[in-house]
Amino acid sequence: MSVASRTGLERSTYHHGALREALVRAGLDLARHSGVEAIVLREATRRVGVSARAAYRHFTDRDALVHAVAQEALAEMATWMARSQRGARSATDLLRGVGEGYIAFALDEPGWFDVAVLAMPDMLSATPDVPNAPDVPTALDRSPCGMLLAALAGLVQEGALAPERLPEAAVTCWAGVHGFAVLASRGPLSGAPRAVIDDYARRHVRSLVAAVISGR
Amino acid sequence: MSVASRTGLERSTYHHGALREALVRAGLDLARHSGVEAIVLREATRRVGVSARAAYRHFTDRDALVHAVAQEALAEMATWMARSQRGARSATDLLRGVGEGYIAFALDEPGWFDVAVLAMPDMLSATPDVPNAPDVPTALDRSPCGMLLAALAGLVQEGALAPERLPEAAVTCWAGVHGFAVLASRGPLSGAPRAVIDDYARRHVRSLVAAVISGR
DNA sequence: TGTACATCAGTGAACGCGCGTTCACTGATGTAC
DNA sequence: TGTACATCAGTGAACGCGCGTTCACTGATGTAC
Repeated sequence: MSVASRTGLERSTYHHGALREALVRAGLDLARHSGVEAIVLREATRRVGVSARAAYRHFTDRDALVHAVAQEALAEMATWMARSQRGARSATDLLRGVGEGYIAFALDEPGWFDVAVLAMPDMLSATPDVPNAPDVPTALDRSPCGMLLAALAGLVQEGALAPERLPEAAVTCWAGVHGFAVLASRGPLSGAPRAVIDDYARRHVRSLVAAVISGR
Repeated sequence: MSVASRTGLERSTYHHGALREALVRAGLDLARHSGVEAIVLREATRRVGVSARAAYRHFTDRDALVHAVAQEALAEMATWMARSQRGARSATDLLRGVGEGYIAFALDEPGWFDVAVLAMPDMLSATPDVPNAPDVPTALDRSPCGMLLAALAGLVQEGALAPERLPEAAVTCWAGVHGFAVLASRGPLSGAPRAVIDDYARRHVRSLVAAVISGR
């Protein structure tokens, strides 16, 4: 009885064909419930129905697998955020969507959130010091950081935010939203009923948006 | 040759006398550089010069040791925050001290910060829904959460904050400061030079305090 | 169209590691009489 | 003041576990001629 049939994952060919992708998907499944720690290389290969050694054909070590999973989790997060931006009619709406999507993802997928943080790019290098000609928000950068910067750039275009305040506004928003997400999904707020948390989240995001717009 | 002498930690008596405290201290040393993961029960006993089994005389399992270490880290954090409040002349100053101390601790002692988070109390149960008679800030509760609430209660007394806004203000402050601390000590801001981070931190805390006072 | 052969993607058994935890035990301490 | 004995705080060897990683290997694939 082969490993594949023991695990219920039949594989007709000796060559898997898309082992790398399959391992990343297995890693996502593992991470989903308990975060980074749960990404266990051997278990991922087991689930795919392949020997442990096979993983090393596609990843130099466990860390490489973890990082590939993190990239995928980050993309999933961006998808959530885009969804919560739907119907937005202004840069303000877009910014609110960014914040609410970020928090919703952390609450509904805490394991993936845990992993996604690993793949978040260095922020200050992504933030132009003085964005002279901010682009129209596009789907170009579908990462949480890119979406935040795009929404803020939209505010600049609308004249609601002074260009030189953009970096500081980015830090304010990201910190405020990330802190809430962490406290509510794994920290000292996580004991509260979900409805209460959602209520706080909504108000928290609104006050962040207001703070950015008023140029505080 | 005894375990104690092999490790260079001489112990004159068979009975240690204060093994529990010694293990917690060893746990703090371990956590300091790499956070919770680094708290390894066996290594703690090795450092104290005692058999691994001896730890179970004082802790039911590793988790109990970790939690004891977390309590200690939290107390250390409160000490830092109190230090950064020194010379405060108003509730506003106290609040600023809370935020700056919180962030400074996370930046200078990231390992301890990582652990301290585990011991942070449930926030909403600590926040009175409507603080009818806010106490004068005392040294009674020397935990980060208690110090934040005390500073906010001071603002209420000064008339700078409506009592019914206190819970929301607490969430705003904690989330804003915690998020910055995480992003700057382990996250996407951690690549920036320390001077830049400090500058952002100062401005970030100021804008949080201003947002709370203006009742946004 | 068929065959030789390099290349690639897997196998499966084994390794060492260090952990948390448990075993039956022994040395030190303090209290009753 | 001395002795018996319960109690407490340690010992040290061992266990099983599952991990990441490496070994020498074999089965499948595709390309040159």
